[in-house]
Amino acid sequence: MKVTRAQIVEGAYQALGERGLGGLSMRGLAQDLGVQPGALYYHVASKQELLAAVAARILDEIPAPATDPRSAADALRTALLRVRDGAEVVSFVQAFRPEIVVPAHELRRLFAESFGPREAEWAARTVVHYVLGFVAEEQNHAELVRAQILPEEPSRAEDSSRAFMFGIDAILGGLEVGSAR
Amino acid sequence: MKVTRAQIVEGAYQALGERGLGGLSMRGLAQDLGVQPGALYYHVASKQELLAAVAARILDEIPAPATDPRSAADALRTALLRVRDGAEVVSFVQAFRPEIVVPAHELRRLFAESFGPREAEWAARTVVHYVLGFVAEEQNHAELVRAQILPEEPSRAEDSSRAFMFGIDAILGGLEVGSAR
DNA sequence: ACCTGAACACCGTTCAAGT
DNA sequence: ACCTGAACACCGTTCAAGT
Repeated sequence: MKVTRAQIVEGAYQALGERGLGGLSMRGLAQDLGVQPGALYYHVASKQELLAAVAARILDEIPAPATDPRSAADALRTALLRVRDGAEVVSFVQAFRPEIVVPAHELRRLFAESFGPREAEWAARTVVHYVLGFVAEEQNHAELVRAQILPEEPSRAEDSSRAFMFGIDAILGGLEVGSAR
Repeated sequence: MKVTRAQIVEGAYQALGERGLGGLSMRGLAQDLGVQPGALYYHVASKQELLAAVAARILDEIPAPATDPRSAADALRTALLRVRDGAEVVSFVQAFRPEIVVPAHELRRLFAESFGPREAEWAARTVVHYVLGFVAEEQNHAELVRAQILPEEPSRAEDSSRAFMFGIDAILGGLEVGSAR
């Protein structure tokens, strides 16, 4: 059996959607691809490196470069929600490969219009931390519902979107005030 | 050899400080305590449950109930920074035992003075997400420096505090505007 | 160039049996 | 009541050897 790096990354992305981050193992992935575990290490340096590629794949779902911070935050949330544990994977990768989190650069660029470079960086990080934290909680809740540890709440999705927007508007409002000062 | 639940929790907290979350295993902890791994499971249901107790232990370092959101956020950050990977542990636990994250209740209580219950909850979550996300990044960076993957930057600590305050002030400023509306 | 087979050094958890 | 011994079902990673 032969595999390419692209197949491994795509397989990992699929497996993430089907089994979640806790169910994503190199051995399981090898079995999905009809190959021995060791074969993966010819194409990929480590599980960490593979997760970095999966994070890039998740963020690739964002359609176009954003024109304002509010829609950048919204597009990021949407991309993260497309795959199970998406926020956790991106958070993990952000720790050691921050350059992969492209929306952070875009936010910095957008904020550079009203801030100095230092403040633009801080503002972008504030927004990214909020979005990653918010969506991680959303998805962790979903995992617990799936595991039947928590009951399902039908109105949750709509509430979540309103709560998300409440926070984003507060943050962006506060940043605007700060930049005007 | 005999162990109590309190000793296990304290041992886990110590081990976290010394080896980080990645180095904290039930087997290693058992060895530290001079006991077989299975013995731990007489006192503790699972590693998850133990981590929940460790998270409570981390948050116990917060001295007194806060009087305003800004100092609540600051006290939370300080407690998280006291132990390696503190933010990651609390984030993890928040997912399945949110009631353990006491600062979140306090923030909700403080925001209830200017918001309805729904908005107070959202406001509290916004602040908690930001603090956890910010400190997690700080500590992950520290882990990478420790592993000599990233170089040490001497001015980092002071910069971090300023960046943290920049974000907190923006969020709280934005929330104030929202509540006045 | 790419993969297999097999091993190394780990995990969390369970549970009969011992004291 | 509390612990040991031993097992079960896993991990990520490495690497000689094969094709």
